[in-house]
Amino acid sequence: MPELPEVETTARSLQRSLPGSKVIGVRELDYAPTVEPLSPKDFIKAMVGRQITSVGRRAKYILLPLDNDHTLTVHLRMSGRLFTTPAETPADRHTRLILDLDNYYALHFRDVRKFGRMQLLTAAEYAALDSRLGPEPLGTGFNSAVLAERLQAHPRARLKPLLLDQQFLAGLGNIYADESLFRAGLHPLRQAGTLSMEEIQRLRLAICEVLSEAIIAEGTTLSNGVYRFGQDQPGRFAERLQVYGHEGKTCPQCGEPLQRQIIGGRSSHFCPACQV
DNA sequence: ATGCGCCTGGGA
DNA sequence: TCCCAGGCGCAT
Repeated sequence: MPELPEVETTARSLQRSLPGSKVIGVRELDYAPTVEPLSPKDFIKAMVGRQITSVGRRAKYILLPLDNDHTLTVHLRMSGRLFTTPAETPADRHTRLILDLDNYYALHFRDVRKFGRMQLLTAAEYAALDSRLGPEPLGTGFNSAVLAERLQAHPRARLKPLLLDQQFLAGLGNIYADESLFRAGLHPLRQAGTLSMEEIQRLRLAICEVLSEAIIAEGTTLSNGVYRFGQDQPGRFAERLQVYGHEGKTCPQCGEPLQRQIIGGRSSHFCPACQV
């Protein structure tokens, strides 16, 4: 599913065709919740004629700043895809929205499960969103002191749900949270307040390394094939996963069978021997 | 802290 | 046919 590396890869794939383009039309907007709280009509009225000035990412949001100080934010949720095509490429049954551009490209938002959202935010609304999100794990401000401070703020919380909390840290989802905890040798049920400084440093490093490697591999495309970027390309990180989806297989570290357990309502994959 | 709803396709 | 996948907001 799209987590930070997949969203980053998707944003990068738009870098060539989007900046500087002007929206000349909106099509295929037949599922109104996609652009809530605006109505499709108001969304179209607000978008047509606007120029997309750049492409960015914050947490799991793709950011498309416009020339009027508004920002179009795109959240792919579970099954969304965002890509540009030559202007005449037809929609399919899962296309939720097409922005026609003045450079003979079109921006397609395709989303099988309809959870994804495109929101047009004022500068103040975007600032409010930004302030609700935790630090960027690959940003310069994220170091072990910051992580330690944030862990101390929730001493009784279990690590796994904490890593999934976007207010705690931005961008991790189920796959990379499990992989980070495995690399750090930390059990998903460990309470945040019990970590030593050395363990905190290990966790920070594990998170940064997993995310960086996954970005280089252009994300994780599982066998269900949901996530793809650009012109339908899969990411290559699935083969590098060490625990996610590997229940019952042997731990790559110690050979013990890997376990799966529901924690905080989500399946968690870990090695009961290596992760303490 | 936990559970549900939002959705759909794919697998058991 | 049922159930599961899970990001996120919301209710309990």
